Amino acid sequence: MDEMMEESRGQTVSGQETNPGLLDDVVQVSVDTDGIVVELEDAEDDPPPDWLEPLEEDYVEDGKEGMESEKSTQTRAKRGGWRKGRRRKVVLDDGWLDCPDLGKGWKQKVIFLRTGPAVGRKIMHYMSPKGFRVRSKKELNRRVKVDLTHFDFNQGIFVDGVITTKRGRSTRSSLSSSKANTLNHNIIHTPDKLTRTPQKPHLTPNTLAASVVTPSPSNEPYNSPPQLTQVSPVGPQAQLPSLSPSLRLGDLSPQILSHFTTPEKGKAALLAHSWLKTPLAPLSPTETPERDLFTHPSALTSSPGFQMPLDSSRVLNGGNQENGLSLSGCANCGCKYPGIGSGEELCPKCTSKKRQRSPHIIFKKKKKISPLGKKHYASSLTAKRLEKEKMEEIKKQDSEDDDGADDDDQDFEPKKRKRRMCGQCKACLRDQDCGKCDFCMDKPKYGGKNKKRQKCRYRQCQFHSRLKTWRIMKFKKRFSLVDEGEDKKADEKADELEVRKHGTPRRKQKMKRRSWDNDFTDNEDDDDDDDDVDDNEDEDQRPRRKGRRGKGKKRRYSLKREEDEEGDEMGGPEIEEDGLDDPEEAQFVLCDDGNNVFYEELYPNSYSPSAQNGTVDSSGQPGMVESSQSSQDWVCTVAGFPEGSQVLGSVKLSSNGTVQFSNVPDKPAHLQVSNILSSNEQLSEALNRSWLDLIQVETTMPQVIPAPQFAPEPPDDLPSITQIYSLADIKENGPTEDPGLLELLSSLRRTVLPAHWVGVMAKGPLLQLFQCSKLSPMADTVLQIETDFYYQINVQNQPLLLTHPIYERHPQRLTSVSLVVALLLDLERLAVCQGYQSFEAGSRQGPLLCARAALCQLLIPQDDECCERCLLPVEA
DNA sequence: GCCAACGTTGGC
DNA sequence: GCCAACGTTGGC
Repeated sequence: MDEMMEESRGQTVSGQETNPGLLDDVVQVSVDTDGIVVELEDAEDDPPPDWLEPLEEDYVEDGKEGMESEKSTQTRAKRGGWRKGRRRKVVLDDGWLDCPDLGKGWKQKVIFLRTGPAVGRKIMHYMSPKGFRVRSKKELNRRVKVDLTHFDFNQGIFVDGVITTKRGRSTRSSLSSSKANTLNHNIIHTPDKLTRTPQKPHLTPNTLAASVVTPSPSNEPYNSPPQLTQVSPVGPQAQLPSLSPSLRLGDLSPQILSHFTTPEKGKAALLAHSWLKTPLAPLSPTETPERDLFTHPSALTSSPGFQMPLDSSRVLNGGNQENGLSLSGCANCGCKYPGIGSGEELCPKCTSKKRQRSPHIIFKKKKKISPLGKKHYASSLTAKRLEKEKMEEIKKQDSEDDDGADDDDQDFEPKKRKRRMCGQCKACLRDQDCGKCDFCMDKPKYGGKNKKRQKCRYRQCQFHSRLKTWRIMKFKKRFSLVDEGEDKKADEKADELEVRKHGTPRRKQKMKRRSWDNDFTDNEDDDDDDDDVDDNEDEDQRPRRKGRRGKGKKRRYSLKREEDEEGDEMGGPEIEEDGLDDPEEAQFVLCDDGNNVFYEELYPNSYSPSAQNGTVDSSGQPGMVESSQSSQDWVCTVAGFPEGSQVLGSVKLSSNGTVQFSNVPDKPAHLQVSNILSSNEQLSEALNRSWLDLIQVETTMPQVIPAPQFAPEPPDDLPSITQIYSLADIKENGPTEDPGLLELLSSLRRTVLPAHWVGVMAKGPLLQLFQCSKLSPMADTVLQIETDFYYQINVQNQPLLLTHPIYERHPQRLTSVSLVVALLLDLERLAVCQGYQSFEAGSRQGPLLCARAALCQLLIPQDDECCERCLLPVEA
């Protein structure tokens, strides 16, 4: 990354080396020279200047650099000024030590990561004689004339043998912290830098001796500037620990402890305990490195790069024991703790605290999201039981953490980074970056600064990004928000319930849920809800919102379910296998574009039967309610089929793991259900991976109206936020596309439409909304909205005559979501005329076909079977 | 709670 | 080692 950032900077900054004394302008290290010290010392009130002091002056002083940073500066200004703490700048003259190995004038500086999972991890920065900061070996190679083959960049020394590579690291939850803590040990006595200094003339580079002794951090305190020594934990009684038996070795020389302990445990806290608990005192400038080097063995052993001679090491360790130095006491709080000496530097309480500082580990790796995004359980009961067990485990763990009764470090398991890819959606199948979205523009290969480091918008998995859409829609259902005027509000509200778009799953589940509760309830004792799996009991006690059924608590839990789903774990009794609230209960449509089979998630347009019957709640909005029907009855509608795709059918992911596959009318025979698995290995594999079976059901899916094909140019007004969402199914504006219709479509897609209605763009341009449920009386009805918002209704490919009364009940132009919805609601009150039946000659056993009168009204009151005009032929 | 920033992982 | 991008942090 360093190299990458260097390259990136190199592209945008020129002439930097011609400005001696200036720092690299875009050096934004999230570290500080004595970072861990500061953190542990709670020195926020008086932080070292190198990581609190912005380099704005650099921008001012150097025009080019200022230009380069103009955008970021503006961004900062827009967000309210410079951030404190995280993007700290480093001033030039702070903590830099000579590094003559690289040449005259070169300086080096050890930086410890102050935050993040790798807190305490050491990185080395170099400063060229001209003041150019170098943070990668690659860059260093370009700038020095010395052969760096045997130069250990991180240690800042020349070494013999192989230099450790990054491959050796392990996961962040275990080894990373281990490394960090190992470094923490070191910086107890080397708070600032590892360096070869002129004070040690006997050391020579490129030798083993040099590698062993030269960078010894035991020297560093003495070479450190005074401000660095101020944070030394070493009190007056022991600047650097002597071998005085009155001193507890555990307090003063964690390095020694490191000989007895595993590197994984308690390292950072080990550092903390001595430095935090000891009064600050300037390190005596009179102490010589040599003296301490030989009086404090831990200084030797702690030296990065220092390899203790075998016999010396033995002597040192043995010496500790012989001197009877106590190792007891928690490394952090100092309490007596019997585990010390056997690898337990921290008492359980401190261990728990430490663990709380590195969240999102527990239970992290368990869950797997199937390719189709379905979490499967043998049954919902099983799921509930499992989730309840999880929650109990969590509670138990919390309890243990609170009383510090147990050290359960073994619960930490390496968290496997997962792919945010379903592997099947259009976005996942796209192999080319658009090169124009904000994420692409951030990439170094497109000239970006590599700050966002995210995948191209058009390659963001649609399934994952649609989780948010699902949330918004659910929220709108709850609040009966239909009109686009409410969209933003709903989005904002839904965002509050949103899963983390990326990154950490929210951990404040109780808080979130409580907040949610407060939104809906008045005097609810929500603290007692945690264990309440069955919410039916108190459901009736909850205030119910108008226009929806009393399922508030279930929804709440479902929200948490999604949160947990996204976060991979931490289920609990709140989780319910409610297909409607579970994004992974969504229907999907398997599509085949000729090359790939992929799925498109279906947007569920939940609409209550009461609403379908025209009921409107007191707010004036249609009564959007959550369907209480089983998933078998839950029909979703289709949105945004890609150009050229062929809908193979809809896939319903029900709790029993089966799939409903509904044929598309007129689908080729070889794609019928009975043959589809054998004819499409990809589909078969996808279903197998998802533990799904293919079942034919009697459902009609609409023919896909191909969306207009446009060049994959991203919209100009791409958001600048890092929020992860997919643009893969967003059709960019084309020359023949109407912005107004697109906007209306966009609003419609953010709105919960009456059930089974879906809007798509078609050539014309034409915005089409069709009813895709055979169960609906409006089956095969299409509402077409043209460029100027004039509309036409087609029923079974026949235009509804303009003399139809429905046209009189609605304005000529559908210019808003509310107007569209009103029309759809009106349509839902009607039914399609069944026409009259024609029978085979001589037999009335089986109707051969249905026919309509020439002037069939097409849409009729639901109580009628056919229109008056179709009635006539039958009678005739 | 959002999200810019970036440390870090894991594939290659 | 490079690089894509996942996952985390902390200021706002």
